[in-house]
Amino acid sequence: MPRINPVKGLLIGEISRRTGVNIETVRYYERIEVMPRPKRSEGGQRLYNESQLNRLAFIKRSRDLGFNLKEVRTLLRLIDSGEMTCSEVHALTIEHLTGVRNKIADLKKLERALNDLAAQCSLGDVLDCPIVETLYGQA
Amino acid sequence: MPRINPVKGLLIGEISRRTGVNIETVRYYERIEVMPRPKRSEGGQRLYNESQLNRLAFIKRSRDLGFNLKEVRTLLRLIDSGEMTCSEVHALTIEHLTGVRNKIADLKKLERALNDLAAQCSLGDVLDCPIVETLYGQA
DNA sequence: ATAGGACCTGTAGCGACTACAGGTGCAAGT
DNA sequence: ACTTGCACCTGTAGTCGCTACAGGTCCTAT
Repeated sequence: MPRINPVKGLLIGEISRRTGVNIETVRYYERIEVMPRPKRSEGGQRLYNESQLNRLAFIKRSRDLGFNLKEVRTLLRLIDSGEMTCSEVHALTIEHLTGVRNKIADLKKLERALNDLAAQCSLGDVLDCPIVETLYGQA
Repeated sequence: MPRINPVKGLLIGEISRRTGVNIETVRYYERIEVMPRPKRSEGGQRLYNESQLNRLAFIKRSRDLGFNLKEVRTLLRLIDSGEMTCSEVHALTIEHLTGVRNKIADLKKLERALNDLAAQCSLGDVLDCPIVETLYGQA
């Protein structure tokens, strides 16, 4: 049951396993043209090469770092074009980092608000709850 | 042009303005049965009362605190049933707070990773970039 | 009477997948 | 040779929480 045929290439299950990207997602990436259409076996099964495997790994790592697919596309376009410069990639990374920092700040505000709300609570089997009162009050 | 007819009720534009919930979203909430179907004017326009306005404000505040609609539904069910206890509401709040804290922790990891990545960068007009190399490496 | 806003319904789109249904490829065991 | 059974295939629909139309009606002011 070798999923790896060294002559013909890697089956989708194998690159899925190696990268940690769900099989359905790999096919989805192909459909939205983030991954190229790989060659096929005689029976019609996808056969990937090492370079395509690396590309998928790149996408996965970028997604794990929170880059959205549009950003990933931009990075890939830069790489594919051969005209990528380090400062362009750096700029994109910093921009994304700023976004992440903003999200953290927002969530911290949320955390405090929820914490304050929870602290008001009597915790009893009471039908009347300060949390609900706070949220349900006059508009 | 009174959007508020004190006898008949509030038009959708008015409760939208007062709560900060988009008109389309108010209708969406009705469709998914988070908001009740309000009575209608003879011409078929929605007429809301104060209690419905408060309900919408509650939903909005809960959403702003990051509760998803399923959680909001749970809260509303508790409130509507008349069998809500303070400790139940508290539990839901704490559960959500935990979720928020986990998200913050995840984002902080991300922040560090992105920061490290960016720090490797030479920033030059170089075609070869440590960020890309890190991301594109062997799977 | 008409203008022009605010409202109405119904449907489709977003992002990033995920989950089917219903079929085929392919290797191993008998 | 045949069958089992998993891995693969295509295509479509569902998820969440909206948002954005298109193409129409209501209502008030002038």
